[in-house]
Amino acid sequence: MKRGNLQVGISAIKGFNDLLPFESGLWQFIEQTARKVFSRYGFQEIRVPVVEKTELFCRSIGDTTDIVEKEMYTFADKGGNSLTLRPEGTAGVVRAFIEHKLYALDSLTKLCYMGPMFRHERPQKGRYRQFHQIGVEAIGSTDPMVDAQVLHLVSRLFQELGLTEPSLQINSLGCPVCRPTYRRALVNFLSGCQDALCADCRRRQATNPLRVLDCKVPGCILATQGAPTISDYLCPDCDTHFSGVQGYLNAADVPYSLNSRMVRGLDYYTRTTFELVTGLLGAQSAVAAGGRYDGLVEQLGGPSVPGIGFALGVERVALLLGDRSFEQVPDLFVAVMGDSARKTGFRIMSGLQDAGLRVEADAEAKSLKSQLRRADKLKARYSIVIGETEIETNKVTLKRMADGEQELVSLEAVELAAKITGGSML
RNA sequence: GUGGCCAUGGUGAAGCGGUUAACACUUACGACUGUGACUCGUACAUACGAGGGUUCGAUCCCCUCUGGCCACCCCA
Repeated sequence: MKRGNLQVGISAIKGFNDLLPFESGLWQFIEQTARKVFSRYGFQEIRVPVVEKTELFCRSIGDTTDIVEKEMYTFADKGGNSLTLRPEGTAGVVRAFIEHKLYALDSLTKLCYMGPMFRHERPQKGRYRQFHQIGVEAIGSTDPMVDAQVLHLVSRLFQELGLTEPSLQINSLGCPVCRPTYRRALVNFLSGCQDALCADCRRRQATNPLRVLDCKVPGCILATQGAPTISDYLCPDCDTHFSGVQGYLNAADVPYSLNSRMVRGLDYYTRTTFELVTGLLGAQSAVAAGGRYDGLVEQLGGPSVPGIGFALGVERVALLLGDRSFEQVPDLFVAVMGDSARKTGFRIMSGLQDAGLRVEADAEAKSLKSQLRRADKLKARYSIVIGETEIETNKVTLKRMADGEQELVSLEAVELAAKITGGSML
């Protein structure tokens, strides 16, 4: 089947990928590690729809963000409602939190989720139109300890994934009280050095001035060297909160660095924001990111409840983890010769599978050689050959594939299982 | 949405305006008719992304389209 030739076959759409058998083990490792770590912190899984009313995302993410303006998969359903494929996870989780009044159950709700997100962007390394996020949301408290707990969790999760390279960077974006002041100061500063800025940044100056601090153009980095820093403009509450977070991080030896130029793309972020950044993924440096969203729940029609969360990009983590192999090899391969042996072999195989062993056989009646060749290819730990002799004597040779050592054992599932799992062979 | 690079079999890849599209791997079968790995043999692209053009002739030249990769914007 050739791609791009509709007459020959249909291919997946741009930016939508298949996860093939030889890579799914890696994803399962990521997901299992996340579940394991999350449960230690008391986060429970929530599963929300992949499609929501468009309005939910407009109101949460922000009408003027790139995500809402040009990246959403939006369509009308048959009833004329405007729906969209979720571009991120927090909005839907918060919607469910409000809709089911989870705030009435506990003062702090800790949720986690994993699943596909959709953004109509041009695909590139580490960026796809359907991508997957694993995230958590802790809703109900402004206490800096909650921030620190989420950050500790993130840091721990990456450790357990075996990734030490991505480094944790944190910042505080302030709140609706102090951010406007800072923004004004920044705009003021930028208008003084307009000529030194790139075209994009001159545009950003009006649309999203904080973004200028994040520009990669050397001229802009130089020009904004003396720009006002958000930390100098935090109101007393935000300042106390941010130093509180750092105090907890220090107390628990969570490694991090301050990045006062870090900006987040979604409108709902307040105060603590953070990213796990890496230099190994080309332009996609953020492997995980998140922050506090103290006004979001109320903004979406819920009670005035603060929250904080983060999400990691599964594809990006998978890229960092690389070619690590997670293949599952069979414990035993059953080769057979002759029709009656096929039945016996099937009986043995089934019995061992019932006992919890991974057992393979060749589905087709092939030569013994090709059956064993398959055993080798599958990297089976042991193999047996069942023929007339074995059936007559009720004994079979159990062969350890790694070194060819053999032992005669009785042709019964229980005995074979004991030999294989016990590892007591020879 | 914008830009750069690219497009040969299941995979990695050579190749030249003109009838064998190299090599390697993978896969299948066999040499070993009751024992895998090593070795050896055989088989596997009417076909070089699609469409059009130039030419006596194009996989190799030109155009369009489609697709891929990477980057910008933005983001996990």
